[in-house]
Amino acid sequence: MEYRDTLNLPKTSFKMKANLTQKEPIALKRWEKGELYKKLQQHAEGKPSFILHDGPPYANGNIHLGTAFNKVLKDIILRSKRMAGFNAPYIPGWDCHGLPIEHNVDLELGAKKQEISTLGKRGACRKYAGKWIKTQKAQFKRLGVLGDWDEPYLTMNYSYEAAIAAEFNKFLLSGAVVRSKKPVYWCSSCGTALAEAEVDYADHTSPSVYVKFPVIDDLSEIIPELSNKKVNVLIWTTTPWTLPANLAVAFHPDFVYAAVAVDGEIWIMAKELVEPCFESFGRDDYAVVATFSAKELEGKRCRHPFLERDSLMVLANYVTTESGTGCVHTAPGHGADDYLTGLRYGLDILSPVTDDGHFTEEAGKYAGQLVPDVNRQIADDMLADGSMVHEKSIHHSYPHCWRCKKPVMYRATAQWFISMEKLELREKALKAIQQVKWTPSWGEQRIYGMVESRPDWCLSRQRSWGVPVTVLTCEACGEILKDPGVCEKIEQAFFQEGADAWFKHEAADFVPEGTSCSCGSNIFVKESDILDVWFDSGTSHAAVLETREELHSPADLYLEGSDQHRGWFQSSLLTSIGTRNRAPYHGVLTHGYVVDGQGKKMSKSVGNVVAPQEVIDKYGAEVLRLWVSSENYQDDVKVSDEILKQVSDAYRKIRNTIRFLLSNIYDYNPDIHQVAPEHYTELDRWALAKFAALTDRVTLAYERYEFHTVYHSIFNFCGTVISSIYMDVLKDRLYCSTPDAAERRAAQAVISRILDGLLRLMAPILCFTADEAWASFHSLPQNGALEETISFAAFPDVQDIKSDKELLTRWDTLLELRSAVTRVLENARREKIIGLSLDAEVVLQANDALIPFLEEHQEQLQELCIVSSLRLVKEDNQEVGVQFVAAENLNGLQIAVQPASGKKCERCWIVSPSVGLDAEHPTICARCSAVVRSLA
RNA sequence: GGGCCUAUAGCUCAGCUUGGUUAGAGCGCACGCCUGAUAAGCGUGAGGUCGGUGGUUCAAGUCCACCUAGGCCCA
Repeated sequence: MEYRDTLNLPKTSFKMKANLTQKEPIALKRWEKGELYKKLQQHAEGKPSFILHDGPPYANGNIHLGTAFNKVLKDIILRSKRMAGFNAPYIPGWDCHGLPIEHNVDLELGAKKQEISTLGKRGACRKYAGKWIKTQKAQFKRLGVLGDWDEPYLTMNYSYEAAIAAEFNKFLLSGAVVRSKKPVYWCSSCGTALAEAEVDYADHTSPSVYVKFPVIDDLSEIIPELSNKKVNVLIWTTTPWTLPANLAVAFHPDFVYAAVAVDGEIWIMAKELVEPCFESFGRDDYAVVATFSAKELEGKRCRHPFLERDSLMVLANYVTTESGTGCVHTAPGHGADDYLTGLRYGLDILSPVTDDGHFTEEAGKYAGQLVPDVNRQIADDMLADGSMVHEKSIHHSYPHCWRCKKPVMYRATAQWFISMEKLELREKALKAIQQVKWTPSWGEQRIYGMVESRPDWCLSRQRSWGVPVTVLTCEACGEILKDPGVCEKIEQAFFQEGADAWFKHEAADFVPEGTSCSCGSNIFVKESDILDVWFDSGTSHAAVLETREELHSPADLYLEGSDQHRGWFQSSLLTSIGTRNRAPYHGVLTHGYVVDGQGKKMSKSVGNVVAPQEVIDKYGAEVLRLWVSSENYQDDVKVSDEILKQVSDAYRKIRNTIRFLLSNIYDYNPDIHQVAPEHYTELDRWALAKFAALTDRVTLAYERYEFHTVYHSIFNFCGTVISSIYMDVLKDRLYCSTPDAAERRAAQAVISRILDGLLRLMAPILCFTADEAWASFHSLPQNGALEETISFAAFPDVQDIKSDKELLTRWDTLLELRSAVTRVLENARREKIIGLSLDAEVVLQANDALIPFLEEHQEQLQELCIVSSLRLVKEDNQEVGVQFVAAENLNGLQIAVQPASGKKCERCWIVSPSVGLDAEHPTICARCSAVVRSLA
């Protein structure tokens, strides 16, 4: 007789090999066809809502691992919220406007870009963005991210563009929008502003001049050595033409400056640069008469070398000692650093240059002259009057226009700003920041500091692809038209035609009949700047949260990378505070960046970039998702082959555990086989208690968005509690009992319960596998009443399982005993005394303190150790021929292992003296022969 | 250069808030067992002095300072 056929061996159609790369696309298709997202939302109707608002990725290029990480994180949160009983809709979005897209379109257009109309260009950009949205959408869906992919929000949708204009108009009408000057790259030959990306750096020869600025305030109080001396500050510049716009000289607050006696007067310069400067001047007839800190100079004044104007001495820490004199000529209208310094010291943003590069009247006697040709004359003049002490020329890298290849300048032009102070935007924003829950908590400090010190928000971009700054100004007097009727017309036009309307229509089309400027004129000019794209995405709370029926504002959560403290978190906050006086979110969660295995950032040049597609192709999206969950994202998130390999191994372990559980309940039906929990063995109750603890830990971790805790808990539970202990021990009961034996059915009930719960707990992360396993589980006869797909299921309810503390601690001791025994078993195995642990008999010799506990648990210990026999011997009761080993960590216990007596049962492999007693079944033990008889 | 953050075994994470026995887990690795979870399963073992230095303390991975490396954002 083949006794193997009388066993209840595991059976399942759930495959060990996942074949994720092939099977995931099939599952995705099934979900899509079954309109899973839509049905989930219907299912969730009436439940409390949880709104996670999607930060729109930029519609340009393939997604990278960071984007994938972010989207998966969102998906895990949303799925876990749904299973926790929330209505959690997800409306993904895309950021569609802006320079990078326009830039790429320009590249594609090539020479044609010179001729193409603004509307033509905008059309090309729209198409370009659309193409990438399609690509990225497919890539996001491939990750298993569930959402309303058919109706995402796009910042280039007409309704969204109208909303942007409407939000801007609110700011405009409120008076918070101001026009002021700010320097940008300017090409005077093309007569246009240039973006950073439109500037090419090339070698250029510039003059290099050292110029004296006479100090007019008395410094002798600070530096006594200077009393009654003619004192000058010596500056250095390579753009003499910016000197007419000079308003300050900047010093480094931490540098030591020197007063140098030369030619009977004093020159002030950084001490460190005195020698190199004079060396390049070719002179050594000087002497340092004093040194001092520049902090003393702040606020003092010197005189412009050739204009009737003073120049303020200021401090700035971008001053370096790499070149020059350590005293930096500062023209707020002609440099980025200079501009910010100007703002700090309340200086004018002076920029006396016209669009085509000629000096204005403000440049005094140089009015009408062309920049930078005027350099020569300015230098000659200064040489003649002695204010210039040295001149040479230098070669350096200098920005050039990408179109005409000519050198560009930094020039201040009128632009639009949202004032941080005018309507107390800063103050209100800072207050609101403190009301928001920031995770990790340092996020609050970070954004607070940024908002506290940020300058006014410059909304203007001199580009084509975006939503225009919808301002009309009076042609006659230049007054800004602030009229609700005009705003409404603009918004309506945008709603119907998109922001293209601004470029299609004349200004007059937006002006209701009878509207005129206070000066009486009714001719208006359209602004040509477009809005900063951060304003686009920053108004998503208005364009999306407030307009989509399933959403509401403020959202419960915004979740993006930590760079967004300066980006979207802030732009959203400011637009919402400015118009609604509240933050658009209750909570903000941040994650770190994806870096390589060494913690270095990914870069093409280093070659350490991992593409999401690579991971999907090699391991499947499921493993990528598991990786996302495994990393503590509050810090940077590492990825490497080693890490992915590890996650993939973990996946296989989890999958196999699921499979093994599944394969052992194939014949279990609770309607027929129900066993009352009172009849569960202690081992069963222990497994359930462990499962209940797992559920508590995991659901709490989901609530706290600590998914790496979920990952570790589930993985450890599978590996230790289930695989190496519970199921390993259970095999005899499951395989060898009669199918209907109460203890077997009890085990199956517990397995079923644990499997059900385990699948639910892992479903938000392992959505593909949970779905697949659930299908197998659900198709078992007993589980017809469960939700058809796990996405509709809730997290397990373990209220009824007592977390029996007494049992758990007692079992901790039992498990300690078990590992002490396995250590000795291992020794016996090494010495070839046993192979299988079932070959062994374990003898425990214990002192009186231990004996009662051991006696009470003798059977359980034998079962737990999976040995054929386990005997107890008192300490003083020496046995002959038995080799005891002192148990590690357990005082008063000695353990011996020897071959079990009897023969090995052919059916259950237990070595038993009863083998051979049954004449009909001479090769099996008494228990087995009884089972076999009952089956016959 | 500035602001914020991070640094525990090869890897992923505990421990640090409330300083106090030989710093834990799992994986990986090595070795072994099993062949009735089998491109599986089980066991045993070797790995860290907690990024570095200095300090506070009777006592520090845990508190403080500085430094180094790395990340994000500025400059």
